[in-house]
Amino acid sequence: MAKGRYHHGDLRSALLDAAEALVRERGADGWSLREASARVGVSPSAAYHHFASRDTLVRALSERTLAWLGERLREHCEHAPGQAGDPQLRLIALGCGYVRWSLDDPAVARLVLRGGATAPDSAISPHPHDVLTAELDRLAAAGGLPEPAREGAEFVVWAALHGLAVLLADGLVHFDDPRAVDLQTARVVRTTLNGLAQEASHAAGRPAGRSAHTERLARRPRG
Amino acid sequence: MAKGRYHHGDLRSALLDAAEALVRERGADGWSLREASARVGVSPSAAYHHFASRDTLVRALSERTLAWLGERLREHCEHAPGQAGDPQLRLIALGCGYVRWSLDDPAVARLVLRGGATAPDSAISPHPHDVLTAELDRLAAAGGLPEPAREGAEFVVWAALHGLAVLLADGLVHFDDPRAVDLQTARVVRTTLNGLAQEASHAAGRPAGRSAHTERLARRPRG
DNA sequence: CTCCAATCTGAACACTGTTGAGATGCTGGC
DNA sequence: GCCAGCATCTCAACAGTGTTCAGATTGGAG
Repeated sequence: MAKGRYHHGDLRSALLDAAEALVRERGADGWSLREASARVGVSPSAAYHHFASRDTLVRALSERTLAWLGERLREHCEHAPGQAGDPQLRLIALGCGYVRWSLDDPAVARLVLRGGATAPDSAISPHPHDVLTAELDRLAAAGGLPEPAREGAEFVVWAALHGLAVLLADGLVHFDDPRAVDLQTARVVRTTLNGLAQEASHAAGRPAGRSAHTERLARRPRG
Repeated sequence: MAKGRYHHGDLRSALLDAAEALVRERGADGWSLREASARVGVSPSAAYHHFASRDTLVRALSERTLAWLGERLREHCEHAPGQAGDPQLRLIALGCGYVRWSLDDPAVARLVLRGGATAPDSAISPHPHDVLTAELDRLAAAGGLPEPAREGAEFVVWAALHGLAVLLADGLVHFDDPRAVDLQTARVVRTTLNGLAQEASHAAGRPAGRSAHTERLARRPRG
């Protein structure tokens, strides 16, 4: 449809779609701007009226994907099992959503996760990181995470989850049974949360490293 | 030196050195095979007598770097503070070494860490992952990690550490004070180990997800 | 000294991201 | 209806890329 039209209509998102498909077919790096343009039926230079460079295209795709993922993770939390939204189960659901995504769509996940700093001014909403922060707040409010352990906790949990997702997307780790992924993810989340809680109870007796020193989360300067 | 010689001597490692330098100067992707060849003073096609493709060069550099890192991490463990080699302090030292490296040499770290599966037949020795495994064994032997939690524990710790390193190398997270990095790393390691230990004590009462389900670590098929 | 295998060169191929000058077609004012 | 203006797209070109291959150059074994 819209064949032969000189003006495409919505070339910008058509290019994003084509790039996304190409990433899935040929891997995060196995495609070119020219190819995406050709697939949409447009000359290579047309793309430059919508993206300053190939890299800009990639970043735009990353941001679109991250926003979509954030939305989905939020839903995952809502539909978590357990009675009356147990905060820990919600967090496990979040973790499983994140890790599952990196496994179900590994090529796109690689592109997005490596992506280096997403443009600092980008307003990804809701950013997956924000969803995590909100869930940790909920857990803390429910008494599941002692106050002294709350500060910087998102950093610890995020690192563990991110590490898991990256290892899986990069194929450095592999599970034969897909259900094992959920179990392992749940284990990582539970372990991390338990560790954070226990750390707090030991805090008084420990001389150093008692509180978080996260100074700036570059991705979320406004947070 | 060795100017004008038709035969270079050790072109292979000279190319690796040039590539490493270029990665540091221009980022993980901001260089070309041709550039590396030119810097060594050799025609582009000469490189193809030592590496099947540019990608092979990159992988070789990754492997060389990983082996170097493994060695260094091992030393880090040996020189850990604390009396008589406290296993937990050794693990913290390992973690700090890993994370510190990704921060001190971020461009190379990005190249290596993203790297996708390193060639399955590659004999990186000692692989950082093996060093971690050995340290966890030592901790378990010293009674610092209950038996039921030992299985698959390297996977949990590795994910957390890897996540931390990746976040820092990618610049998604930033610390103004370099000493804060060590504190955060120590916190992540301690949290993870504590969580693993506690998980074991709860294990009897929990219905599911009691034991690890790591089925295959793709990187270390022999492990 | 001679020959061989390893090593490197030179020129070419198809392809890439990117640019700038010009063609095309939609849109709003007359 | 028509025409100007403008965003959008095309065409042709540039420099640079990874990669290949026939042939030149060499150090070392016989």
